[in-house]
Amino acid sequence: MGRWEPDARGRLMAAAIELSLEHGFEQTTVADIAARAGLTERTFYRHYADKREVLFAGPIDLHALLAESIAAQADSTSPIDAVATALDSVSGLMQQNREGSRLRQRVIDANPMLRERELIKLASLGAAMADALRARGVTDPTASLTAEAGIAAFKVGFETWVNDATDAHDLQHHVSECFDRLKAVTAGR
Amino acid sequence: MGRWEPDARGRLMAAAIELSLEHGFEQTTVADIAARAGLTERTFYRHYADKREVLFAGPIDLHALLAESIAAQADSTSPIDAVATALDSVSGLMQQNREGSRLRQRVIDANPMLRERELIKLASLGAAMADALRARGVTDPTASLTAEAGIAAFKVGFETWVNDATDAHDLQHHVSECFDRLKAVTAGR
DNA sequence: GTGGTGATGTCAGTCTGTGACATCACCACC
DNA sequence: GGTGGTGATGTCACAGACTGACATCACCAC
Repeated sequence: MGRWEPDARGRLMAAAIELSLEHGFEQTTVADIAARAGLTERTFYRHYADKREVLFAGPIDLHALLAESIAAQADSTSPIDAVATALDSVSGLMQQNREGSRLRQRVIDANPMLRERELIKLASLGAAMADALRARGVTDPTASLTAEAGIAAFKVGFETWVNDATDAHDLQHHVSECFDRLKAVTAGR
Repeated sequence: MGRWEPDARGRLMAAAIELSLEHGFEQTTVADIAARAGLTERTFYRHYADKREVLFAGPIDLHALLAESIAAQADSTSPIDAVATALDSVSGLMQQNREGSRLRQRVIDANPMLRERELIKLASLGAAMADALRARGVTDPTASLTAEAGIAAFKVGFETWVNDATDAHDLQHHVSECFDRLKAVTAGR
């Protein structure tokens, strides 16, 4: 793997996951990751802003996807349904790589610093959805609350999905079920 | 401020907030903070696990407070109401220091790393509430979703509270209002 | 084949965080 | 009033995360 092999970013990400699964994320140094990818530490930081980011920078822009999905829906659609639909399309993309998600999640769950990064990524997606809702005239705090509620449903649904050893249902099903439960819960049931 | 002045922790926290307001959190080094508190960098790390923690380690154990509040409520109380009541008591404590909260929040909002830490602290409080709900027989994913929904309401309510220049309402009012909005939102309104 | 361009390498440096050990103030006990 | 224990603090050395400045390399257009 020489200096000019293609897809340096992808190699770095793969190396980071491999090494973290083997020895843990903390025990893996950036120099280790770069070396396995055939690169140097300095080059790692040209591709990723910091060590944790290598596990979170996916190929698709979920912010844009969510924003466009919400913007595209009929004006008559309620905010919560718009959010549910947007997250459903994201779920559709994610579940194409269930095993990859499981490996990645195993690394993240084992490290508090990575959990922090995961939470701010989710919060950032929530902020994008809240913006999209405001753009269609939903006022605050309703816009923020709807987005946050959606993120909560997605988070819990995703967790159930990666931990479900039976593979009985897909991510969309789990998230959709969480939306239903959330509606029941806030109704006092 | 010599070596054995009392309340080293409090001095470090005050120094951190002061310096962060003056020059920004990033620009402030741990050595700077320790020096203003009349201590050394090494001693800072004996009181706080890392640089960010100095802004988040409060004197009261909110986890225990939330757990006890939820456990103390009547069995007939619905999960969402139990969570709302628990967060109401936390709000009661917080609003005794509105100006302090505003200064602290100004520092946090200006720094993404601090926002990360804030989110994991909130998530941790949510996990404590979910545990308390499970202890009273609420099953998953309802327990997790209820706790997450409560955190969402608290988060948005808190934000409104610190940014409300009129001081017209207290934190409890804002959070309670967010719970009501949340119920309306998930009902499709 | 020449020059420009973007990706990579090299090097030096700051800051965060930690282990090991020394020092200091205070307190209990004789 | 000395003496030893205890906990908080200081000192030192060091690994690892990041960054700025500059050099080098592969490739492509002309």
